Amino acid sequence: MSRSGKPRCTCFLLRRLTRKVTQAYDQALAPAGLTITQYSLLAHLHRMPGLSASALAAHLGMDRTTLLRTLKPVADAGWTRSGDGARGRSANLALSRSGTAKLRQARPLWERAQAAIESAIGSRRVAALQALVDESLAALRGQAHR
Amino acid sequence: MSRSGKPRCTCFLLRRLTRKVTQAYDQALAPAGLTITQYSLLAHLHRMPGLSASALAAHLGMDRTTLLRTLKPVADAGWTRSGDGARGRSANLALSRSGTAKLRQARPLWERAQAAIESAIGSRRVAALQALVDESLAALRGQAHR
DNA sequence: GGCAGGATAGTGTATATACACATGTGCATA
DNA sequence: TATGCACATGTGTATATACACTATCCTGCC
Repeated sequence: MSRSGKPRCTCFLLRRLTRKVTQAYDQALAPAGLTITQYSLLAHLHRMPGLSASALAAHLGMDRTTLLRTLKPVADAGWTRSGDGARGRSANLALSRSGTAKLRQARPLWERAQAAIESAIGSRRVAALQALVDESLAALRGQAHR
Repeated sequence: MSRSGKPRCTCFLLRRLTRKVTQAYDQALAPAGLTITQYSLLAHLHRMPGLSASALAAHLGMDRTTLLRTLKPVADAGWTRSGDGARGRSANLALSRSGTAKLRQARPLWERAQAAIESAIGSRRVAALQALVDESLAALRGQAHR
């Protein structure tokens, strides 16, 4: 509506909210020495071990090289096991023993962050937001892959 | 399925979508040599000139120091005029002549990106998404400012 | 066996993001 | 005047993000 109302930048709005939400999660996870990106990485490695870097990146909707850089501090901390891998070729990524422990340690913190967001924004709205975000991503993925 | 269906991480979902959307805008703006962050900066400086760095950062929902770093390439390109400023004190930020020109040059590219997103996701959903994102941010801001 | 081509993996560089820390500046009050 | 607090500004460091480019490796074909 308000055809004069100057359309607003969807990207800017999304980025602004994402910044705030990321800060909340990062602060909640700080006691475990993790960021939400790293926590997500550990959680995905736990749920689907054995993927190659490329496959995992695709799943996370992340550039492959971004995943590599993001993985670095996690691997440096010893939380991953670089499968055997066919030498250089697609090393099957998985959690190490200490990675699993770290994930278990951090999970309550993550749950607290989730709860805090739900409480602040409202469960209904969070659910609606998640659904819309899902649909939007699916639409973008269906679109040209240029 | 799965009785508790494992709640999904709102932060991860948001970040994943934001990455994709940002890529789309950045690619659209590339011919002008701008990122969407820089374009947003120029647009806000155009619409509300004279703010201090802190005030602008608050408005953008961005950490003050992040704004400083983000501003650097924009200022280096000569697109800003650092007001007179009371010496060190809150320099009033504004667009330079070439900054205004750059913004005018980039605007059609931004409009194309907006249109592409609307077309891919659907106008209705984009509107709903913007509304939810707005409400969520307002809720988070109303919340504790710790 | 050797080579061409496609897929996979890694690096260089630049921006985006924020926390911790340091610096500076001006006013109010003792 | 001194001084100390409130607020504004700048830097160091670390992660997050992606594009362009490079390197490596496997496989199919000759």
